[in-house]
Amino acid sequence: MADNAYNHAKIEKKWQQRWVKEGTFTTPELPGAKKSYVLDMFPYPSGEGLHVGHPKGYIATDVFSRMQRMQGYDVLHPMGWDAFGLPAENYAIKNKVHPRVAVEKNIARFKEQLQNIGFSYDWNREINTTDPEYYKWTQWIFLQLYKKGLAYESFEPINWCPSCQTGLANEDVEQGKCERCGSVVEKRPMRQWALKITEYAEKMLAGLEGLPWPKSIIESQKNWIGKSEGTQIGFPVEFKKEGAKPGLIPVFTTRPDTLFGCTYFVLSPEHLWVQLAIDDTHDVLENKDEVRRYVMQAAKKTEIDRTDATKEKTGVKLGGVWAVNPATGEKIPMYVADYVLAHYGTGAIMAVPAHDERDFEFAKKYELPIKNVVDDRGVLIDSGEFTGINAEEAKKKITEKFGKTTTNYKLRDWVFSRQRYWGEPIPIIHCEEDGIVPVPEDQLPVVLPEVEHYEPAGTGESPLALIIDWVNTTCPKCGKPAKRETNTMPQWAGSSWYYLRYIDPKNTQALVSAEKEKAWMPVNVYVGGAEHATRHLIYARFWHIFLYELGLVSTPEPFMHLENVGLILAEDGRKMSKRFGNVVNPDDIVASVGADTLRIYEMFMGPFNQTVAWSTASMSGPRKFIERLWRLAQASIGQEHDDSEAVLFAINKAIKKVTEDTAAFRFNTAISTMMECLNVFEKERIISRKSLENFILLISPYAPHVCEELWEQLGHADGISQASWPIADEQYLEEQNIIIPVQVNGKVRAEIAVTRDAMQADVEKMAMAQENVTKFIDGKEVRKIIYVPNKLLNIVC
RNA sequence: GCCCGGGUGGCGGAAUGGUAUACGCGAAGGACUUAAAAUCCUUUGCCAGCAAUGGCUUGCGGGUUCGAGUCCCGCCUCGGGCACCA
Repeated sequence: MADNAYNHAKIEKKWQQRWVKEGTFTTPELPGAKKSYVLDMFPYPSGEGLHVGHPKGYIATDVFSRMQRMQGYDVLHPMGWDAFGLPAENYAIKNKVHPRVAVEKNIARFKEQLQNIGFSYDWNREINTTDPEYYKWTQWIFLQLYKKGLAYESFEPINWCPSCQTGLANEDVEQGKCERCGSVVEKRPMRQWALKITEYAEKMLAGLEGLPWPKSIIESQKNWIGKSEGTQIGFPVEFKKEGAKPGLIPVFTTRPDTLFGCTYFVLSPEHLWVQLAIDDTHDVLENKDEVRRYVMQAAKKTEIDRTDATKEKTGVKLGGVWAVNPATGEKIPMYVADYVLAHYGTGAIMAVPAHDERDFEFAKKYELPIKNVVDDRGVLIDSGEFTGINAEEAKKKITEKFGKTTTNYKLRDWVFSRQRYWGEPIPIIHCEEDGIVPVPEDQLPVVLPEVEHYEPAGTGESPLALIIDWVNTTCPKCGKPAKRETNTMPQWAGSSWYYLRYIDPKNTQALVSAEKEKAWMPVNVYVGGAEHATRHLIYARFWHIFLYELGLVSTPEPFMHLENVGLILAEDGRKMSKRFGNVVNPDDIVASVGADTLRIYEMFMGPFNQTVAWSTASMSGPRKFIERLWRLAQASIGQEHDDSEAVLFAINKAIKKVTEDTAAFRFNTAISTMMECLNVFEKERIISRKSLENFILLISPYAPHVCEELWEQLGHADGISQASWPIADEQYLEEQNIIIPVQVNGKVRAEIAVTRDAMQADVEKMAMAQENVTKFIDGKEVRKIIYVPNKLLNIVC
């Protein structure tokens, strides 16, 4: 027996080596009749290595993949590295190494940590977004976007992180701060590349319908896209100054029914009309200097100050000019105020202080008239011909007469350039003669050049701008000297299509072979953190829909089923972080209790998508579970034994429940079912070979190493992953002798043993024979008896 | 403010409208041992009781139902997303 003690270190190493040697998890190029693409959001190989929270999602997909393979699926289950971007670059700068060197080292560490946990990844398909053979295609997709007019140079003020020294996309800003480093973001007018994601707002919204994703992610995306239907109404503008030509400024409103209550008009400081009115060539404003000062002040404010609703609203009245309420014909004052956002709607609003809190606040401060036009029943008052109509109806009628319906989105175009070194160079050449010229596709990839210093240039330009040899090139069109684009792409570029690369990782001729793409896509199950709801998952869907329209992919959506992995907190309830010194390294856990225990523990902690705190003490349960399985197997192997009814019921119930729960990502209940099953087995001391084999098969996706070992001990030459997944035998699932509760008025008073599908009359007779039942009925009239066959009996009196 | 998701023992949590507290951790007692570890057995929601048993209990207050953790209405509270978005 001593020789046969469970030695996790020895067993786990043995099987991990064998899987590699035998290529156990090599995926076929093309799947057979049943395919499944099971994908993890690939990690960012940071310098800190993995902590025990990272593998949770990977364990889940691994368990799922292993079960599906045994169920006869060809499973594509790959892993790779999202290695471009700021963290790698900042790490490299801090540690004074080249980002490439740092990334290589980090990847090696990550990979070793992952392999220690025994994942069934097909490492032949490993990808790395910083590999020129990979980012060649990232650049290629950019060129396709450019060709379709979806990539463009823009000069509008963008979010600028003063610490990271780069522009940021809207999605990279959280509450006015850089999502990476927490610095307060500034507005900076600068040249940049942007992608017209806004053109896909409607398609991305439509694609969400019926997608089997968590509700919260769908809601987040809808929120982010922020569709809002309303009305555009033009307001005439007139001047005091003789000879100045009147104009028309459109506003967007979702409350056209309140048009008669519009008592003033507001433009955002960035509004083109304002910008023109304060420039030197125009002379219509009586207080031009004052307005100019206000506009400049507003421009200096950070995004936080600009959008803080609690701050007192400010504005300046425009002198010598007024707007006309098209409904009432009244002249109303015009203001410039920074509570009106430039980038939403038309950047101008019709202010209705009676029915809008912000307008009300502003009107109070500047003593503007407040005119109520909708009463408390929602019926229009004081609104000319529309008086007496209810608001919903009035919205339509007023829109018909004074404006037109329009749709607005909160979504803004994707600022796609970064002024940093460690990213894909944007494949564009600037020629004095021909302007913007895309790099010809046969010249891709535009390789990131070697540099001495990869720190930001400090000028708001990428460090690539300093490499004169690289910047200077010739125009592909006219052959004259020209300059390369020196901005790089954001971190999200490479991850927006990586799932396609796994399908065809070595392809040098095309993004992905059409045959393979059609065979493997879409991703069947995609697992990752909920924090990607409005970044990666938005960008990837955008690119995918675009590629679908080009006919390069066969499905309109890339990811079918999506599961969010819940965070693992440290034992102290805080996030695991080097800073708090509370990080648990999976290597240590694997060394002390084994990968199988770690895997079962992480799946058993609680519902998969829920945040839970790590507990080293709680790992003893899963560890003991494996040891008990081991001992039961040692006792049972080689013995002849007939199982009791209880054992047959337990194992078949487990087969059914574990199969269902694993498929539905309810790993915690799958494991508790297996524990219950083992508890039943142990009462018998030994079990039949058949039941033992079924049980080992069931656990094998969760604890593959120990199950391989036991499978081998049972005399199987082939590995357990080649075995077939067990199917429950229904005949054992129907217990013949059942104990049901007897209730009196809904309270349990007794339990009686009945045979399966016993007649109600017989059950009633037995119930009435129970002293504790009659005691509670005594003296009362039985009014009703509810009998749920094989479940319960309830006597009402 | 708006939109999602939660609130169940000492702890993590389980429960198609049908015995609430499965499974695991922790704790207490016992067996084995010179002793410890490991293992095994027993107990473990709260209150009363020697016990049989009874009463109470799923954030709070109502409701529907023979029966509610689960469904409906109104609150409280925690977590997450969005937010001067007109």
